[in-house]
Amino acid sequence: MKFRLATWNINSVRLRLPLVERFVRAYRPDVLCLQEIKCVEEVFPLIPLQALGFPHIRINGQAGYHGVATLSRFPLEARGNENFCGSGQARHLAVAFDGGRVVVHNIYVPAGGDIPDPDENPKFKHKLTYLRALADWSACCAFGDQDRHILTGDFNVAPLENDVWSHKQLLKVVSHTPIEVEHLARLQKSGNWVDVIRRYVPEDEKLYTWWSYRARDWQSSNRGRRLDHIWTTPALADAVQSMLVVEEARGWQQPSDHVPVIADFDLA
DNA sequence: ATGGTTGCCAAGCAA
Repeated sequence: MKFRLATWNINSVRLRLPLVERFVRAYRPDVLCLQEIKCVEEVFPLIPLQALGFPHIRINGQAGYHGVATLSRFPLEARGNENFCGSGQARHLAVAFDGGRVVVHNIYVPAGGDIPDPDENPKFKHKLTYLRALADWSACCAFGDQDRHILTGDFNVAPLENDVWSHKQLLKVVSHTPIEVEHLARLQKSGNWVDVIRRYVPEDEKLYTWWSYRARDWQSSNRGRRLDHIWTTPALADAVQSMLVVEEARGWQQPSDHVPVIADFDLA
């Protein structure tokens, strides 16, 4: 079985429905994980997205903030929404397809506010707590050699030096602080997760999936960060055939500040 | 060092 999986922090699915349509027509993902849909299920644009070729859609929505949805051409089985660390925010959605043989966890890790100090900034504390809860959950899953899980979404952490435009200048900027990177590393170890995107771009090369709205010209300043990730359990890692970071989407009309990230799988 | 933009929903918060 072959499938193309994409993840995209859409920053309001209702506002950017035309961009989702444009992306899907051009890149034809089979499974699309959206984050920051910023709406409840009742007002999610279900009909147009089904018409776009995704009859199977699961939503974990919230009014105004956060929220994730997973769209699929294949039938999906619900696998629950974890309420990591009990915040009550809609940040996780698990589904399975291929008769339950592939599980996709769509996550939106808290951004963490501006001050990188958990004692001063409750949002940063929440981010660290959330990442610890994810690691505990992942360790608890105790994935076996044959378990095919994908952990994808907006992790809001750029772990490697070349996942940001300037490692030195971002050491105290939330998303690239050593403590967040440590927390993400612990999560990665807890499930033996493989960062499949970085397999295609050497660690000494820059790779970004997000560019701030605040730059006058995102392209020329190119101060990006790699915040969006596709991780798999080892059983799936070698099934990945290629990947793509759809940088052009940052230049589309009224864009999200994140761009889609794609991985192509072939289950031999 | 600072301020820069965007979306929700109609003021200020979250990112």
